[in-house]
Amino acid sequence: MPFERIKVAKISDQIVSQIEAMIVDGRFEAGQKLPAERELAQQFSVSRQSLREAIQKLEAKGLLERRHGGGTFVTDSVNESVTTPLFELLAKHPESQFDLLEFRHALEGISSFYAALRGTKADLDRIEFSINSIMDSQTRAIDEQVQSLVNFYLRIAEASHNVVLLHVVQGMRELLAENIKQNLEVLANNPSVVEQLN
Amino acid sequence: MPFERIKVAKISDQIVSQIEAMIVDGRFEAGQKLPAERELAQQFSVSRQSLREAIQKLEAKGLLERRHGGGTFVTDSVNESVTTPLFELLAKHPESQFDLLEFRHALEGISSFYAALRGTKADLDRIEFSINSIMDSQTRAIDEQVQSLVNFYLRIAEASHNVVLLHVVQGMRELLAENIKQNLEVLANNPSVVEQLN
DNA sequence: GGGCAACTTTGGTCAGACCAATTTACCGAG
DNA sequence: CTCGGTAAATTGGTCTGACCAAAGTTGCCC
Repeated sequence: MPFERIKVAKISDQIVSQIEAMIVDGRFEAGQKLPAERELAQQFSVSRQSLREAIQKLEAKGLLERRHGGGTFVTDSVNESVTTPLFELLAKHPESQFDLLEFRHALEGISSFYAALRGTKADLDRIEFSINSIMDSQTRAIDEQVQSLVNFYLRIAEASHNVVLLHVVQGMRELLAENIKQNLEVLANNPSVVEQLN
Repeated sequence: MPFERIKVAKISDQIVSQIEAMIVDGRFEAGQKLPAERELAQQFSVSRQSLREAIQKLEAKGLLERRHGGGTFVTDSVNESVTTPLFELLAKHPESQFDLLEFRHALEGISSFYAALRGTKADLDRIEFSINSIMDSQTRAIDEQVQSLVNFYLRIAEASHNVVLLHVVQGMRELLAENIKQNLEVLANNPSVVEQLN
């Protein structure tokens, strides 16, 4: 039974969260220069070293850039970050959920197209089964509905017989689930959801 | 014209490289405990602070784990996280390159659609610029051509003003570059490539 | 042998100093 | 006045040394 090791909250981690929030809600804009380390450290009432550690973590995440003698800046296009911090930000900040919804529909379109093109009988059976699951789950807890819908997505992606597509969908699974859940909560039991998905 | 800012090699970065190498070539095995910070710092002839900064970067990368009072350890599942699962898959099964190509075209379609829908003048200017880059690069080395094409993809994704879409494209950047390169090598200087991309 | 307490090890934080790259201010030459 | 360079201020990078806190180790006592 793998118990989760309890993690002691390091000072730098708390600072990281705060600065992250500041960037997200606009108190620090993209490209903007942050106060000097010494000053920031004083504002947060921590040592400069801890503050530096926090900045370094944010740099590792691709949110900040440091220039020796120049200063510390919010990365110009946070979008260009190579790693996955954006994914985290998306999960945390609902305003971009709409983009995700849009992307979801686009992915769904591609998947459906190729599924129709190459899907086997077995594929279609599985898809039909998952549709039934969706129907059944409509009277149940919302989490089950979400699960059914996510499965439906995966089935279609599988049926497309495109491994890249499948992996992308799988990789976004968590994100999808969260997004679907939110939308479901809004739309409640509106049957048009199902139709739209079909 | 965006010149690449020269980056000064920080001490911690050099340490990071060395420790990384040690992990890769087996001098530090997975799960193994590293020497104490004070000792390691002495071995590398740097201050403990710089050594700590290096360790922290490696921790951010997921290669090391620190436990207050316990020690520093090489992450158990290093081997799993070294490569993206998708990357591994493609490396093992070259036949799926075709899937990637297909997915590429699909993504491109979505991006173009939203770019046309929401792209600003500035976006279009950037896209045009990158198209010119592609033209220019056709007489140059294949790597430059690839770079131009990848940039073109990114520009379009940016113009779509959908952060999710952009991030997915970003995340697949390496993959795209490799795939494009292979296709270019096959198609050589065939002008139809450009047309197809347009 | 089991349990508790002290002692040691080891990562976490703080403080202050100095170095090095960058930016800014300023001043003289043309 | 503009251009060029130098001096000064700013700001990130590194070092030293100290102390705190968590985890591991030892060893005594029952």
